[in-house]
Amino acid sequence: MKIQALKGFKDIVPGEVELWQHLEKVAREVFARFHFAEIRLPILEETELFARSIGEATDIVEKEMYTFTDKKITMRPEATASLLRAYIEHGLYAQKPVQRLFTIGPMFRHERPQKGRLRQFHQMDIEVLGSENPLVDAELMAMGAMLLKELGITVSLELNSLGCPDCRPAYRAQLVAYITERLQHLCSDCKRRSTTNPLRVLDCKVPACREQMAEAPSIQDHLCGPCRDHFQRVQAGLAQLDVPFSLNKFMVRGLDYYCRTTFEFITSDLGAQAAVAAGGRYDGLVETLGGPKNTPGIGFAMGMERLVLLLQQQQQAVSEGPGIDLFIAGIGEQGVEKAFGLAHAIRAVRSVAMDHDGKSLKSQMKQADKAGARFVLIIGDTELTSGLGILRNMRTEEQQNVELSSSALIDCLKTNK
RNA sequence: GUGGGCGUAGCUCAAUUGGUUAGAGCACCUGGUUGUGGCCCAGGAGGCCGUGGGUUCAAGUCCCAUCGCUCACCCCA
Repeated sequence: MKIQALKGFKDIVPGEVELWQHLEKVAREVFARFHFAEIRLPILEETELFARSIGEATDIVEKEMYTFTDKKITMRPEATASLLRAYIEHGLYAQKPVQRLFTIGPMFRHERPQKGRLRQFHQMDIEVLGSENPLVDAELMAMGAMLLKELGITVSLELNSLGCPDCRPAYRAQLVAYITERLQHLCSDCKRRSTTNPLRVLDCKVPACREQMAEAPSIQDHLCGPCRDHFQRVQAGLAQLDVPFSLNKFMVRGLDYYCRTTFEFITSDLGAQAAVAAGGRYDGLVETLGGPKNTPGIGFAMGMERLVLLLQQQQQAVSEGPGIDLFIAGIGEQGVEKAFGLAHAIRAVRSVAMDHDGKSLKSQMKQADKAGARFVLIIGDTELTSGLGILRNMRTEEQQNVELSSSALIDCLKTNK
C-alpha cells in the first residue's frame, strides 16, 4: 500500500512553484505600494475564536473545521479571525489609529474537494482596521483590481451592501415574507434555506428559483440613511479611481460578521468556483472578539489556487527560471574532485551545478544544457596538468582557457555575460 | 453528506465483437562522436492494466465490491 497525499492536499512541485512565487512577488509589491504591512500568524487557534467570529451555526464551524477536540484547538479555516485576534492581543489599535495588514498562508477546511477548492488551500488576506471611511472600501477594491490586472488576470468586480444591524432585520423580514409566498415554487434546498439562511435563497443557482427571486426586494432599496450614504460614497470612490464594477443585489455572505460593503472578483473560467477574491466590511467583529468598541474593519481574501489556475489557463506564462550561471564538468575522479572544490568556492557569488557521479562529458553537457547553464567549465586530465580549464559559453559556443582557481573563474564569469 | 465521470509506463494517451509476448509520443539512460549540449539516427530501461472477488477455454476489455482521482450539489473566502 503506497502512501500518498491526503485527499484535498496537494504538493506544489518544481515547474509549478514558479507560478506561486511570481504570484506572491507581484502581490507583495502591490501591497507595499498601498502601504500594507505583513503579519504572520499561527495556523492553530483556539476553536472558540472561530466559533465566535464565523458563527456557531455555520457549516464551517459545525462540520468543516479540522479540530483537535480533546485540546479544543482548530486549524484556521480562514485568516480574518486570527488576524483580528493578533490585532487585539498586541494592542495594534493603540499604535496607529488605522492598521493596514496582510497575511499569506494556508487555510484548512474539511470539505469535499473540487476544482479550485482544496482542503488545504492558500489565501492572501488583506485587512484595514480602524476606519469606516468608504474611501477605504473603494481603495481596497482598487488595489485588488490593480493586482489582478498586473497578474494579467481578467475578472469582473461585483458590489453589494448588506446593510447593518439597524436596517438589515427589517429587510430580512420583508425578504422572508416574499420567499414564504413563493415557497412551493422553490427548490428543496431553498425551502430549507428560507428558515436557516434566507439571504442565501437570493443566490441559488436553480433557474426556477432565480426566476422566482428576480423581483425579490433588494437590500439596496432598504438601507438606512447612514448605510445608503456609505454605499453611495463607495461607488463614487470606485468611479473616481476608474475601477469598473457592477451592482449585484443577489450577492450575499455566508459568514455572520459582514455588514455594509460586500464584494467579489468574479471569473467565468473556473467552473463552479467563480470568486477569485471576496470580502467585505465587518464593523462589529473586533468588538465581538473582545477588542475595543466601535472598531470598524474591512478586508478581503484572494484564493491563490484559483489565481494560479487562471495564470496557467490564461497563458500568463512566467518565464523559465534564470538557469544556472555555471556548470562544472569534471572528468575522472581527479576532475570531479577539482570540480567539487571549485563549485563550492564559486557558489559564494554565483550559482553552480555539477555532476558528482563521474558521468561522461557528453552526459554532463546535456545536464548543463538542461540546467540552463550559461557557462560550462570542463576539467579533465589535460586541464589538471596545465592548470587551465576550458570555459565554454553555451550560447555563443566560444571556448577559452581559464586558470583553475576560484578567483580567476569568478572574474571571468563577471566580465563575460 | 449526495450525484455523475474516470483509474493502463514518470506524464499524455492507445489496445477491434473478450483472443498469442499490453503499445505510442514526451521524458529518462546508452551509443552513433577516445573529451563537448540542442537537431537527427539506433538501441535500452521502465507496467501487480488501482485492489479484491466473480463469469469464461480465455479478462486491460464483461459483472460485483472496494479504494483512489475528478467534476458538480450542499456549503463557502
